[in-house]
Amino acid sequence: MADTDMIEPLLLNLEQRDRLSDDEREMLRMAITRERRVAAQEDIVTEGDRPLTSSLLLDGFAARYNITGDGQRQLTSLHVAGEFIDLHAFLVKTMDHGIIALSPCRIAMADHSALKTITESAPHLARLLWLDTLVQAAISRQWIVAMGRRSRAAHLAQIICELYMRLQIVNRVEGGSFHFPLSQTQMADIMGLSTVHMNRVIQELRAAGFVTWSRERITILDWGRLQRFAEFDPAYLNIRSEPR
Amino acid sequence: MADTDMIEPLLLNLEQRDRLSDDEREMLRMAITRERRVAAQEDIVTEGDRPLTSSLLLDGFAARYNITGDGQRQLTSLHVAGEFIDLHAFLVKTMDHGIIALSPCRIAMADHSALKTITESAPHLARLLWLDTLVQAAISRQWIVAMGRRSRAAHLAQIICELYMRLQIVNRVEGGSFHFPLSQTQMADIMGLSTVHMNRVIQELRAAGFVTWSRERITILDWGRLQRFAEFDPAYLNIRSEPR
DNA sequence: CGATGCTTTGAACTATTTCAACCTTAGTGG
DNA sequence: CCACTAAGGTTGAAATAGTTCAAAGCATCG
Repeated sequence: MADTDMIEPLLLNLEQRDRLSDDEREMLRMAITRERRVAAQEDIVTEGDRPLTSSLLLDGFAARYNITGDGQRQLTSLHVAGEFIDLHAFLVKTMDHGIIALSPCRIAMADHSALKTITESAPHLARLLWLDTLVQAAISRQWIVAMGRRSRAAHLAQIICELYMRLQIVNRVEGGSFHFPLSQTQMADIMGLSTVHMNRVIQELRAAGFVTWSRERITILDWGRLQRFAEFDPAYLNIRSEPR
Repeated sequence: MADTDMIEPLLLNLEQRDRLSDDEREMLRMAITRERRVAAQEDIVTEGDRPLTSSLLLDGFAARYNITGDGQRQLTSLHVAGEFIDLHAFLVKTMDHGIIALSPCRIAMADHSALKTITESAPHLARLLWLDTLVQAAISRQWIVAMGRRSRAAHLAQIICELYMRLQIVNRVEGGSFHFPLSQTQMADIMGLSTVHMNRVIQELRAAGFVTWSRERITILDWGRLQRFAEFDPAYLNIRSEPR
C-alpha cells in the first residue's frame, strides 16, 4: 500500500476535476504500490510489452515515443508528476509505443487487477481515471492542431503554456518559472523538427521577449502576451471541478 | 430503444475487441436512441457545447476540428460508421472542438445518464467503451508521428491503410476499394497542408502505383506495397478479441 | 586542463505555400 | 441533348519554411 505522499500528486491532479471521497482516496492508496526509479534516457516501458501494471509518474519528465523505419524518433506525449503515463495499457494490453524517462523519474505502479477492481466497485473513481485518459487525448488533439496549422514558434509557445499549467496543478512552478531539463534535441523530437531548426524557434521566442530559457529553467516573462501569441485556451485541460 | 440494426455497426466494432454478453447488447440497445441525420458540411456538435448525449456514427464520415485564430482549420480525427464521435463529452462535459459531417451522416444518440448507468452496473461494458476512446487516442498519436516524422506521401498512405481497416470492421469495403467522398481541400485540413500540396501528394501515390482515387472511390492496388511504404502496423488499432 | 555533450551559426538544398490561372466533372435548365 | 455553371482538381512559378552538413562556441565535470 502506498504512502500518503506517494499518491499526493495524483490526488492533486484528480481533485482538479472532481471531489474524491475518503473511500476513493483509500482505494487509490491500495491500488498504487511499489516505487521505482528510472534514470534519464532509460525506457520505462518498451514497445510490444504487455505490462500488468500501469505507471504513475511521481517526479521527473517522461514521454511516449515511436521510432520510424529510418530511425527518427517522434515523441507523442510529455508527462509530468501526478499523471499516469500508461494507464491505457490496462485495457489496450499491448504497448504500441515506448515510454522513456527524459529526466530521472520516480514512478509508482498500479496493478491492472486493482484497476479492474476499481471499475467494478468504485465507478465514480473509475470515471475519473477514464477522464485522465480523455484529457491526455485532448492534449494530443491540440498537438495535432499545432503541428498542422500553427507556426513553429506558436506551437512551442503553446507547449510552454500547457506545461506551466500542468506543473502548477502539482505545485512544480515557482513564480513564472519552472525546472525543465529537456535538451533541444529532445524538444525537436517533440515538435517533429531538426535540432537546428528547434534552436532557431527557441531563439524566436527569446528575441520576442516571451521567455527566458537556460540552465534547465524556463521563465515566462509575460504570461498574457505568450498566451495570446500561442492562442492558448486551457479549456481542453479540463481544470475545473464538477460532478463527473 | 434502438432498432437492432441501429447498433449493429457499434457491435461489430466492440466485438472486434472482446466478447459481449446478451445483457450487454441489451444495455447498449437501451442506451442508444433517436436517430438523426446531418447534411454534409453541417456541424454535428459545436465547440463550447455541453451536450447531454454522445453521438454514435451509423453512416458517413465525420471529423473533429479546430479553427485557429487566422481562420485555418485542422481536423484532429476522422470517423467512420460504428464509432462514437464524442463519447468523451460524457466525462469531459464541455466540447473543446467542433464536429462536422464531412458527408451526409446518420447518427444515433446515447444519453449521458444511460452511459453513467453502464459505468455503475455494467463495468465490463464500460471498460469496452473506455477502450473505444483509448483506441481513438492511439490513432491520434500515430497521426502525430506521421505529421512529425514521415513524408507527406507516407502519411497519406498510412491514413488510407488505417481507413481501410476501420471500414473493413463495419463491412464498408468492397475488394480493395472503398467509397470516400472527401474533397482534396478536406484532406488538406486532415494533413495540415495547402490544397495545392495535398493534390501533389495524392499524385505521388498514384504515380507510384499504390492507389487509384477518383469519383469518391479509393482503390488500393497493392496492399503489401502500400503498407510497407506507409510503415503501417495495425497493432495500434487493437483489432483483437481478448478479455478486457 | 581537457573531455564531453549541448547549443549556436552559416550556407546550400529541399519541401511547402502562395497566387493565379486553367482544366474536368457532374449537375441544371432550356 | 446541349450549353452553362459551379465545384473541385491540376499546373507553373516565385516566395517562404525547414533540413542538412559542417564547424565553432559554451557550459559542466572530473
